[in-house]
Amino acid sequence: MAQEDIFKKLISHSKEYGFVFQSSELYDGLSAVYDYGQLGAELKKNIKEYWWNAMTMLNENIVGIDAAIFMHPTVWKASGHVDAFSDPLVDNKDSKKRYRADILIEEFREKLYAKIEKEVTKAKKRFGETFDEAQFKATNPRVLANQEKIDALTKAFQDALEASDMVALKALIEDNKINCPVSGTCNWTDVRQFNLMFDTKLGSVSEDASTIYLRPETAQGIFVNFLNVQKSGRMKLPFGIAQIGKAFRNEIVARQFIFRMREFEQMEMQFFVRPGDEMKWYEYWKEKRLAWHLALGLGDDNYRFHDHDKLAHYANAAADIEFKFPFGFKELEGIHSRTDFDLSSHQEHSGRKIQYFDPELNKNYVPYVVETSVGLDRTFLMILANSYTEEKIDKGDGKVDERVVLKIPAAIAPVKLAVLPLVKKDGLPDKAREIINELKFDFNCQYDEKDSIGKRYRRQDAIGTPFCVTIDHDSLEDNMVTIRDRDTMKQERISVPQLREILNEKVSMRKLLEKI
RNA sequence: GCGGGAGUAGCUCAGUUGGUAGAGCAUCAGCCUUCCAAGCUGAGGGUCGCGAGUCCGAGUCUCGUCUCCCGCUCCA
Repeated sequence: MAQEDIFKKLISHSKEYGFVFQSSELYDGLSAVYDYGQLGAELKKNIKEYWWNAMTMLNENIVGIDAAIFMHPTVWKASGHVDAFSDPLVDNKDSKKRYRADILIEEFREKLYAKIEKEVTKAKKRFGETFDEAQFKATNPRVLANQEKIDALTKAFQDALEASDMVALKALIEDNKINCPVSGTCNWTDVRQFNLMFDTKLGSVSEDASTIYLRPETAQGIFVNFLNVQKSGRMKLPFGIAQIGKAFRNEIVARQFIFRMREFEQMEMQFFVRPGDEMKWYEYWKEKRLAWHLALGLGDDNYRFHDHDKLAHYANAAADIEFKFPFGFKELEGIHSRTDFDLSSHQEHSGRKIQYFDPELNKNYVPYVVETSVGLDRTFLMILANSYTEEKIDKGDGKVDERVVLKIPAAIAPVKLAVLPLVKKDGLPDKAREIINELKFDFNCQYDEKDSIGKRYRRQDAIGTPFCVTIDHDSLEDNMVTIRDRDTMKQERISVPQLREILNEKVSMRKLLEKI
């Protein structure tokens, strides 16, 4: 079956069984916003726990925080988001292509420069040795005309950008007859400002209210708390600060189910190191993070690294861990060497010293940072997409049956155990309840007595419950139950005390953590 | 924002030349008691996305509008 079909089925399966719902579906939904349902919330919680424990419990030099979504507006100036996260966009009405207005103008300016260079090259050829480039540029009428054009354009361009004057930007495009590379026409829509950050007002009285942003990434909450954590926790380099939290981006296009949402959750760790050591730690965390993913057992071939050639303004090395989603290999996690960009920038903007005294080197410096940042929702989608399986079962009498199973790694499955009385009388339900009451403190259990046993197995398969136990009449006598494995469908007769041992063994998160 | 597709029960869909909504599955109750779904009986559930228009009469025709999905532009 085509991957796209699987993806569609996965989406409706998620809805049907209560993993993911469209936000505000009652009101026709809200684009690129989703809610997690009763099982989705459990799965998500388990993923978070796996990550959080892998970071904070397994590493004594990593601690976790939970910073607020609202932050001081200057944080986003310091981080570069105010400048870099807002784009003026314009559409060509003929080709239907969309462009960044500022880039169109930049490219046009490059062309003007190229014209000047062409004149210079031509002149060089003509005059040979005696050519004086500066003299030529200062006197040649064609060069001067172009230079004048460039100067005027540059000034108008800068003014327009500073004032966020979209009308002026459009005028620049039209006045200079900048054409669409595809259609070749100058038939443009108005230039509109797209800011990737959501803003809101802090303070209820409008005159006193100031504009603040919903954080577009969680990292800054860690950076601004660097000194707090380092000092109060007596942390010594190298050490890390981990955080799980929501971030918000007003994406122009946000699609592919929960892969790209406007409101999403990140699991992020910033690791602070001595300058010069960053590449060592960058490599270390690349491997560690991959190991975390591989431990889930979703197939080693489904992962790959993608090293960035073009680096963001803050980074000196960056790689993605990509996963083979139903729509292709896509970014799941980023590992970035962020240098001292963020801490230095906050130092500048706040006017406070953000440094670490290194007793070994006997000096103060701004630490370098290696970041690991994984999308929680993407991890969720990865697990769901990888778990979704349609199986054919040979019933023996020539008939073929089909079942849909979510082969979610047992340790993070939303429901760990279903307890099913074979019939709903003769005291079997009571026995089932008794078992649940004993196990429910440690495991998420579900009780079901409706319909035939086979149907109940299928329902548990569909939500990824790793184990079912069935209570029959003998169970009342010998305290034995039948345990059934989700993946193999094999059944085994065990005693109730054994049940707890098996669950402890098979469903424990420790199994995963030990592999990292 | 542009282009294309779609919107009828929880889900999948049917609905004739316009005559006030149906099926299967699911849900619930009861019966049956069965170790890998689809036994029997009954019940609940829909302003046909929303709003106008044409018509005696609109799920169906016309217009508008909203939302979702796909493609394009963007992506730290």
